[in-house]
Formats: sequence, structure tokens, C-alpha cells
Amino acid sequence: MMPGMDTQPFAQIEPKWQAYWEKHKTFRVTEDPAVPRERRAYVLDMFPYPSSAGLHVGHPEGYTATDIYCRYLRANGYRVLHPMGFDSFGLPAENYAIKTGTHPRASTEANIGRFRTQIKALGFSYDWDREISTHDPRYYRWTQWIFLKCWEKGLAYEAVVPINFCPSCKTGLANEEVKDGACERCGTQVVRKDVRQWLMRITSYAERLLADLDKVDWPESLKLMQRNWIGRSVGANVLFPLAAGEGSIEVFTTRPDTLFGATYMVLAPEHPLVERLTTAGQQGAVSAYVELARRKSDLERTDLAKDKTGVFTGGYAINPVNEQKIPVWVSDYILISYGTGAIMAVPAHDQRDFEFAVKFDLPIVQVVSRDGKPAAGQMTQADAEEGVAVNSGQFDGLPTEEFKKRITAWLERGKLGRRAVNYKLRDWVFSRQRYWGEPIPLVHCDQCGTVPVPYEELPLLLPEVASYQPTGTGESPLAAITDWVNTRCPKCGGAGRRETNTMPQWAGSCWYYLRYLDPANDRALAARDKVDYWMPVDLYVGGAEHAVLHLLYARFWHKVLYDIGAVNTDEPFRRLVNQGMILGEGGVKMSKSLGNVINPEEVIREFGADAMRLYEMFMGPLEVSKPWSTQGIAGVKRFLDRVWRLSELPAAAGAPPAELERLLHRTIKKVGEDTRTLQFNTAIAQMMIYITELAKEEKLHPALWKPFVLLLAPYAPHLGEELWEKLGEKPSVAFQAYPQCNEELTREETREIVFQINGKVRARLELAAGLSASELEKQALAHPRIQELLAGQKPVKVIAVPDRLVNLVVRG
RNA sequence: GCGAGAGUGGUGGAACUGGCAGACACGCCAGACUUAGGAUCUGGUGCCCGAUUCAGGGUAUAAGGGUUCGAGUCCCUUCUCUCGCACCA
Repeated sequence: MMPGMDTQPFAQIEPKWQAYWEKHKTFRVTEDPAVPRERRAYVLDMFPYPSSAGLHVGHPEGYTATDIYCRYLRANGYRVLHPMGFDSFGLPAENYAIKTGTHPRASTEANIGRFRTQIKALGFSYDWDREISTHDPRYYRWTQWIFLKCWEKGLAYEAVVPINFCPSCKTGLANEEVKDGACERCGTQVVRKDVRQWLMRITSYAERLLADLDKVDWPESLKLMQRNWIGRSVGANVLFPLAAGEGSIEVFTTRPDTLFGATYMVLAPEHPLVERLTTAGQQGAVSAYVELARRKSDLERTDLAKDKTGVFTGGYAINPVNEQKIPVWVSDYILISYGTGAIMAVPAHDQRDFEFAVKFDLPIVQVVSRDGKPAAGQMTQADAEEGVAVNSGQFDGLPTEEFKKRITAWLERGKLGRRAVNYKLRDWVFSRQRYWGEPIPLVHCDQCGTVPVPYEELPLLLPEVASYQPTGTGESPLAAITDWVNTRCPKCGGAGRRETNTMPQWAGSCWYYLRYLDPANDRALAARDKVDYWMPVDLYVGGAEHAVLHLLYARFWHKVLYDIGAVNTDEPFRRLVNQGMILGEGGVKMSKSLGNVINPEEVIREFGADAMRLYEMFMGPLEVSKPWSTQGIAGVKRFLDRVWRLSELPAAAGAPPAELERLLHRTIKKVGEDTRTLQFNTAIAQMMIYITELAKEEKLHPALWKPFVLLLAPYAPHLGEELWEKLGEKPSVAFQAYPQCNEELTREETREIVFQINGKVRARLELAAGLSASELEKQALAHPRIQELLAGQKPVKVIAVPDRLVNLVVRG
């Protein structure tokens, strides 16, 4: 048989309609002030990094979901902004350049070309006039502009700090980029290294980043990840005077109520007071320990179940609540980067302190009790629960919460301490010692210090280099270009040196959603009226792997932009949905090494883009991970072929059968609701049910067919256009009004009522819908099978649920 | 270890505020059409027992318990898996 006779000719249809959309700019969108706010929607996909591997099947999943949703919104009268672009700065292109000498721009732009072609082959309704790439100087001009704004506000600062350094990528990494002690990108163990860095003061936004999570409609699990990452904790900073000489040790504690149980103190090895406190006798041991700790990697220091180590400094401090002299130790279980880098140790109520105390035979004093009485005998582990104070002098008997308030007030009165809030969140290590990124637009001048490149001179172009090889010395390959590095100070005109670090990949992706609003603007990152027209993003779809990276950084920058009046809202993304991962066949992760990677290009060639789209949506709920199945996509293609064959049937005259009309309206209702709520899998199932029934007819009723084509079009847009045209209609189907369901017709006339005895189904009966409970009960008792089984017994209880069931309860 | 989420046929998954478990699809089985089929169509398909065709019955949502006329759904305990954090004082 001729191919194409009984299957949809997707190989012809799909390029045909893609060319049509492109030629007519069908999905170009402009700002029409006549469209009211509630009829506008900004639907955003996380833009891809254009890797050399080409599109992955995971990309089309989220893109298809938003595309269906956008097409649904347009059919329902919305003006929809739906753009796409490329996150095109980044390490892989640079590593490729090191290997082959190809300029990262050349390989990146080739990859972008391939990505664009692949994305277009899936028939997404993007407004391609708004496409952006973060490596484009017209784009990164504004990334640099935002950086300078941050610098002006004191949010970007330079420091030599010990940071996570990837020896393979030869660059510093942000905390967020380290997973299990390894570089997130390449898996190499990171080391601690002192490098001159640019940092972003994200910590000064910690409180707002935390509080404003309550304003957005995001998955709870993701909000929780951000909350935990920010890690706010409330307590007190307390001063412990040194026993000898001036000064004191400041500690942070969340449990000031346990102050009476503080029996020793511990300083981080890097703590500035270590040297002063160390006595002559302990000098050797302390120096050796500090040196050892310095050389340990972060992973070794934070190793899971390792034994606690430490040394006594020989020095003492005074516990301010009871004037007791307590020893000061040094240990690497205290981190210099959190709190004050020093703690009061309360071994009775903190497991870490307990282990340390047991190991070094330090006193353990219980100061909290669950029942208000001190425990008899030795404690075998720390008890971190709240309770009632004991062994705490005048405070005995106070419950933990109350004690915290009182002691904090007491400390404040005595100038011995004050309430304090701490965050786990660290400032964002922002500079990279690499080539392929935005140059940081600053000049170092001996006279004037750090001077910004004037705004009107932006973009500061990324210069060409002879070698992309990272130096590993803390300088980027840019440092080797002397005629670029050596420049004039913009302020005094004297000799200056350019900053040679570049920005991290996250910089460009921090604000790309704003550039789509006004991609060609050369006077502002986006005109404020366009920002006001579209922002905030109504729906943002992408993977969960960006929970504490892109999504945290973007929120941070957005708030900075909000503070300087560049945007209209304090949060960028009103609603966020994480798509699940698509796994390989068999439920394992897709990877080159396993050889189970599915190539979208091949899938499209074999099954068509519509089938690919439909299948990815039919696999299961958008949010969950699910395995790919080639047989599964074949099934979905069968459905599309069946639809095609139906379209080839001759038209029927006269009114369609009433039952099919009812099914049509139930289908309109179900598909519409499920599309609106992103439950695409069940919407597709309903379309399948409908087509199965329609296929039983000899001829095709236009009244049953036309609305179906409109339901299908958002899911299979190429076939949708083609079927619309076959109906004698003019393209495009994309802006046709969505079918309306007749509620009257969605209601069933009859319902199958289940008759149960003691909860077990014993009979079924088709009855008119809407019968009352008492009528149902009568029907149940009159049913012959029920009468037979009851054998004259009277039910002790009858539960009748209208339109559903009757349950007869017999005997007790 | 802590935090979050999830466990439903051979497989992916359905199931509204507790109300017929397994929609839809894959796979499999049988039949039709066919020179052929990764084609199409029809029927069947959780498991167990039973009935030669029409019956029918039992059992079942990770395991165990509880609430209820009724539990995949609510509560408790246990187990498994996935994700996040990991000495954050």
C-alpha cells in the first residue's frame, strides 16, 4: 500500500506549516494597550545552553507544555508573550576552544544555529523576533550595566577570600555550584584556595529573598530548598571576656538559654584570636593543628562520620552568666565562615559538642530538662530538645522560649550580648578566571582605586585572545592581552589596568526574561512601559536543578532592579512549574556512557514533531520523572494516524447522533480544563476516547469534527493547521476561538448506580440521573438480585449517595 | 543523620470534596485482512477459584494496624525508592 494513504503525511505537513508561521510571523506579539491586564500572559521557558550535543529530549518536554498552554490561551482571547533565546556564555565552548583552537563564538553560534533549527522543527509558537543570546554584545552590555549598578550600590565587592576552586575548570565557584564537595559541572573535587574575587552581597537580600517566597506560586518543595539554603536562624551574639588581658570572644548561639551549660569554647582554626589565646606551652600543638586544618580540603573538613579533632589553646574565657573560667579550644568543626567563627560549647545539649567533650574529657552540665528535674547519672548523648531550665541559677524553672527572651534582655542590659540573626547563605562568588564570559567593566587605578567603565562606553567588548588556556593563578586568559589590560583610568586619565575576571554563566541568565520584553532597546535594558505591560512572568517552566542557582540569583538581581526602579515587581516569576526528567528506557538516567540517549531529531524524522509533542505530554504528569518508551510514541502516532484517516471520510449530512454530541461536549470540557491546569496526559486520553467513538461512524459529521480539530491544534499544531485547511477554512487555526462546551450536554441523562450489601457490589442498575436518596433506596430494595441476597433481612442502615451508589448494611 | 516527596497490573500511568480501583496507552493473547508488515481493524487482558456458551464468587493500591456503612485517598507504625542539605552552633 502507498505510504501516506492511511497515515498522516507529517513529513510534508510539518515543514509546510513551519514555513507558513515563519513567513507570516504568526506568533509575533506586540503591546496593545487596549488589551486589559488580565488578558495578557507572559509564559516563559528556561532558555537552553546551546551545547554541542544538540537538543535533548528533556528540552521539548517543558517547551511543549508551555507551547500548548500558550496556544490554549491565545484561542481563549489572551495576548501571549512567549519568547525563546540562548544562554550562550559558558565553559563547554571555552573548553572546546582550548582543545581545538576554535573560537568559542564560532562554536557557540554554530550550536545556536543548530538548536534554533531543532527547536523550530517542533512547531513551537515563539515570537522569534525577540530571540536573544547572552553572549551578544548588545545583550551583555546590559548585563554589565546591571553589574555596575550593583557595584554602585556596594553590592559587588572585591575580596581575597578562601573559596571553592575547581582544579579542572581552574576557576572559583559559588557555594551553589558545589555538590557533595565536587564541582557541579565536571565532578572534580573542589579545593579551598585564597583567590582575589568579586563577590555579590546577596546576603544583604537574605531576609527579603526568604520572606518574599511567601508571595509566589512555586512548588513547596522548591521554596523549601531555597528557605533551607538561605538558612535563617535566630539567636544571640554573646561576649565571653578573656580570662587574661583585654578583649572577649564573641559567639553566636541559637540557644542562649543554655549559657549556664557552656563548659568550654571552641574557635575555628582561622579565628583571629587563636594566636593571642595560645599559651607558650601549647604553641607547637596549636600551630601544627591550624596548619593541618588549612591544608585540608573542604570535603575532608566536613567529612561525614569522622572523629572530632582539636587542641587546647591553653587560654581561658569567662562565662558571663556565672563568671566561670572555661577553657578555649581550637577545632575544625567550627567554620570561620558562619556566625562569628567561634562557639560556646554546651555538650549536654548539642551532639557535636557532646562528642567533642567526651573525646577530650571536658565537663558536661545539664541545664535543660524535659520534666524540670535534673537527670540522674551520666548523659549518654546530648539532648537538644526544649524543656525547662535547671542548674541555671535564678533562671531555673523557666521554659526554653521564655528563658531565651529573658536572658537575651539580660545580656543586652549588661552589654554582654544582643539578639542576632544568622544565615547559611554566603555572598555570591561572582568572578570567574576564565575567558568566555562577560568582562567585568572595572578599571584598577593606582590613584583612584577601582573605577567603573562609564555607562556610555558599554559594552566593554570581550577581546580576542591568542590562548584560551586558563592560568590557574587567579587571573583569566584576558590578563595576557597587555594592550587590552593596560588602559586609561576613566576618572583621572592616568594609567589603569582592566579587571580581567569575567562573570559567571548565571549573570546572563539572571535577567534574560526582561530583555525579551524589549530586545532591541539600546537605551535601557527594557523600556519601563514594556516591563509594566508584561511583567511579572505568569508561568515559568523548567527543571528543578536550578532551585538554588539560577532561581535564587535571578530573584536577587530582580530585587536590585526593583530597588533602582527598573522593574515594577519585587518578584520576577509569579508561578513556577518544574518539569520532571525524561529517563532512558528502563527508568535509568539518559547518558552517553549508557548509550540510551534519545535524539529528538531522529524521533521527529521517524514519528513526526506532532507525535513527539503528544507523546511527551502523554507519558505522565509534567512534574514527574518518567522513562522514554519508543513503543509508547508509536502508540501516540497511531492515534494521530487514526485522526488523519477520519479526516479523509466523506462528510455526513444532517444532525449528528445525540450520544456523540454529548461525548463531544464532555470532551470539550475535559480537554479544556485539563489544558488550563497543565494536566496534558489526561486531556490526550480524553481525545483518544473521543476519536475511538467517532471512528465507529461511516461518515464524518462536520459539527463533531470542527471543534475537535480546535481541541487538538494546541497539542499537534501542524496537523491542526492541516485539518483546519482541509475543512475549507483559512489559516491559521492558532487564533480561532476555543470551542465552548454546552454544560447541559455534558451532564449524563442516566447513571449506573451501584447497589452494595455491606460495602460489596452486588448489583448495578442504569437509572435516571439526579434521583433522590430515598428513590435510590427504593430502587435498590426492589432489585431482584438484592432481594435474593437479603433473603428477607432488613438492612440496619442504608446509605444512598445520589448518582453513585446505595449501600445496604445488614446485621450489626 | 536531618528535611521533602513518592510507592497502584507485565509497563507508563487514571481515579472530583473518602463512594464501581486500574481510564487512556504500551505489551501480551485470540481473530479478521494480507505475498509481506514496527500496517490496519475487532475482541480479550490485575490475580485466584469456578462455569463447556450466559453465570458467579473471592482477593487486590509497599507491609501492618486504626477511623468509617464505605479507604488508593484520612490517622499511626514499619519498609523501600527519589531528591535536597550535610558538623551552619
